[in-house]
Amino acid sequence: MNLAKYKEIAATIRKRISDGTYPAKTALPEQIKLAQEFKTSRMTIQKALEILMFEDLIYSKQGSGTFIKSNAASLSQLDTGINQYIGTTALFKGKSEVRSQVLEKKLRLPTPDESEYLQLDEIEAVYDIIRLRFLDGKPYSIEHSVMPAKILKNLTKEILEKSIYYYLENKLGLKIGSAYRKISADKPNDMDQKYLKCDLTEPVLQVEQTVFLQNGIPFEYSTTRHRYDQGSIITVTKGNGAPA
Amino acid sequence: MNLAKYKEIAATIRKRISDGTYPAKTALPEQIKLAQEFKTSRMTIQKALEILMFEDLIYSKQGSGTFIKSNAASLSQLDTGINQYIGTTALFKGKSEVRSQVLEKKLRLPTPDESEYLQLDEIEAVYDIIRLRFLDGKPYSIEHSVMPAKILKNLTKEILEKSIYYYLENKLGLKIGSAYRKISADKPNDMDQKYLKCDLTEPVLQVEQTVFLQNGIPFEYSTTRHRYDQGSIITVTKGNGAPA
DNA sequence: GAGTGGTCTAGACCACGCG
DNA sequence: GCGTGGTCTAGACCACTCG
Repeated sequence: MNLAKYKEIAATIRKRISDGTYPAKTALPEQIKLAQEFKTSRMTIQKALEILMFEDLIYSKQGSGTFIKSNAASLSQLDTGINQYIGTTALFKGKSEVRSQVLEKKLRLPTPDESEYLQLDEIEAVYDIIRLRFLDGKPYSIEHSVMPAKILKNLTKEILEKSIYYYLENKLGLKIGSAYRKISADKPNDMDQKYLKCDLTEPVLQVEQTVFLQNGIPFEYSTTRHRYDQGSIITVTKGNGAPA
Repeated sequence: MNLAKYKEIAATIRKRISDGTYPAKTALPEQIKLAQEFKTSRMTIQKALEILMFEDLIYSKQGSGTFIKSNAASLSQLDTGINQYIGTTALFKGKSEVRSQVLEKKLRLPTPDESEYLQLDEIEAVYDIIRLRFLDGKPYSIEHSVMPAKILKNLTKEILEKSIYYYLENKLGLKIGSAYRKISADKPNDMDQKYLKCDLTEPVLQVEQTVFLQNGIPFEYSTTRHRYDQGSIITVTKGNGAPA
């Protein structure tokens, strides 16, 4: 038993929701009953339920009970967490072949904007990288990344052709935290027309993002432009259960 | 004292982070010390810290300590919660004048796709609504919404010209839960050209979404198309602190 | 008023990171 | 080994909803 008790209880209840033992729109057994069944205290049951609330499977109303959401069964099938990065390689994993061509890789000093976004001094060098991404041999996006050299030491062409995210997490032992993104549509510019083969009526989907490590230090500011017919961004937004 | 103790403690610590009493990248006092200072138990301190972790202001490493993220000070200024709906009226509140023109409002039966997205029987009517949105008098988006009539009873033109979300929360007493969105870029179609005044080279940013109430029942399936130069979508994605 | 979830306590032991 | 956060207990009282 390597997992904490409350996590195991959450997993058990999650399973009962997905297999219909606890049907949608009905109330869960009361916390005291659950505590008795799992031979534990009510606080531990509450920690378990908290996980499922975070996963959006249940919600509780003080004075009334804890209820299973009507979309719970389908949500509980989603194996991955809510969060996805657009680290493109991971998203298409197993489905298609993804390849990257490095169009540019240089070291330079940051612009004022970049040093603000990346929390850098003006004397700290950044990598300036432009990559063209191919899905099954066809170009689908151009990614322009700026990353602090002090974090991404010894960035090689081989790494860039595979996945920077994989390198960060598995080789440097750094963990990705959160990301801030701005998504917009735009007319194709010269590079889009040249590399993504967009004509003037074919727009691009632009994702401008700053990605942070778990400790809150930014490690990437990038702008990615996708062909309009090659992909979309999917987001799941949880409501804030908090009262007004 | 209407707020729970752990929430007050969280607010106090949040304030100390934003005003620099606890500087970024340093460790917080240990949980025991905080428990002594606030004259409470360690579990209560942990509930307070949990809130700040959820807000991405701090992170903790077992055996080591609890640390303030380097981007914490700026994040703590954001007063709103992480979650925003594209309920357009709320987003522009106070900044500009938003107006809606109802292009269409009718009751009909759902298509097979819609009855799946909205979890409806094929005999349950839906409202089919098309609204054109104006910002300071200029059209910026077309919103096509499909909503179950059994939830949105007596939907009037007046409500549609203001905010459906406001009506739901304040008049019907329903709470919005989560939303699922797909964001993409597209060429302008006939309606975009007519109402948003897009020419053939001016793309649209499309947001297709299903919005759920707090109990998990879907109440809106909509497709909104924005002029490419009138707005973008901003998302903040939290990392999953969970181990691999 | 009865029954539910929400909060809180004052301890205990365990797991991990680090020197 | 020491100090940290992580988990857990067995209670207690409060706040809310509902019939």
